Amino acid sequence: MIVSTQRDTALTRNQSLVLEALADAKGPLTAYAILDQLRDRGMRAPPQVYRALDKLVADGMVHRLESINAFVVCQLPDCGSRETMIFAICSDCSQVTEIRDGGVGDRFQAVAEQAAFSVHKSIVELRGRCAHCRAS
Amino acid sequence: MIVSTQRDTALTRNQSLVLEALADAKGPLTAYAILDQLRDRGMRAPPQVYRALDKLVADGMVHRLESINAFVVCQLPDCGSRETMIFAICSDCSQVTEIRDGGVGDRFQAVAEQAAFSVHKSIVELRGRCAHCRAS
DNA sequence: AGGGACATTATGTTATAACATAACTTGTGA
DNA sequence: TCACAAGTTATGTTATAACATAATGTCCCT
Repeated sequence: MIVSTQRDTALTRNQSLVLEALADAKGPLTAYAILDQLRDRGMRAPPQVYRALDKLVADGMVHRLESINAFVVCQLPDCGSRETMIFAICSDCSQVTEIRDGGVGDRFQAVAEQAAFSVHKSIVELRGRCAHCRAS
Repeated sequence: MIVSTQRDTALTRNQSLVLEALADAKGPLTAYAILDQLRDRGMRAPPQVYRALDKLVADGMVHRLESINAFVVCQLPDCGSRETMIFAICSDCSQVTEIRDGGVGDRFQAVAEQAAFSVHKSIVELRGRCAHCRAS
């Protein structure tokens, strides 16, 4: 159930700044971390950041990680926001790997159907350790 | 009124109060909602609630719903906290259905292995509508 | 045994950190 | 002038740090 996604409108200045901050970051950032980074480029208050994030998330360019209240730039091409994605979040370094897996979405549908539940959005976040942190 | 647990020591007074509040609730409650409910029984401040919740969650008697910052009493028997559970959260009435599905956990393991990621805990929350809300 | 010293655990309390949005104002371009 | 993006102020909501006190257990000494 891929619902597409990328709106055609250009990004506003704030949206571009926020997206850039997330793209430059090594891992996920909280809204307030983004705000701090962008203060010297004119960002002054939380609503500005949250509004930009709303748009970027709606367009699927950024994902919100519910379990850590943070945001990460989308790592995969053609990532509609409604698709089932798996986020593997390293508990040590907090880096995130984004995984697309249709099978999981199908399984959710099946399981939900048993419970007479209709799924609109799936949140899947795996906490653990990435290869790099396990090695060190 | 001590409610016995899977494996652990009896609950303290605060833990019992919090568990009782969640068990009586129709759906998930936030920590502050619990606090409000229990003020007249001696609960005064957030840390008391959060500490009780920490213990109940650690013992698997209560689950935290990351995507709505709320807590719900465990609905299934023998629910070890480390097992992969799926929570179906109705966007209309906020009621939660807890689903155990080993297949999903296996799939996560397989998928994570591809990414050289070792999973310690899975968070799966489905947002959608329950049968009752769809019917009405 | 009984009592004191100490450790441990639970609780209470204050304050504040961290995350998010409501509500209103101002600017700007079609 | 209308609509909408952006700015601004204030506030709401969620969570924890830091410190103080109470309750309980346990060990040792006499």
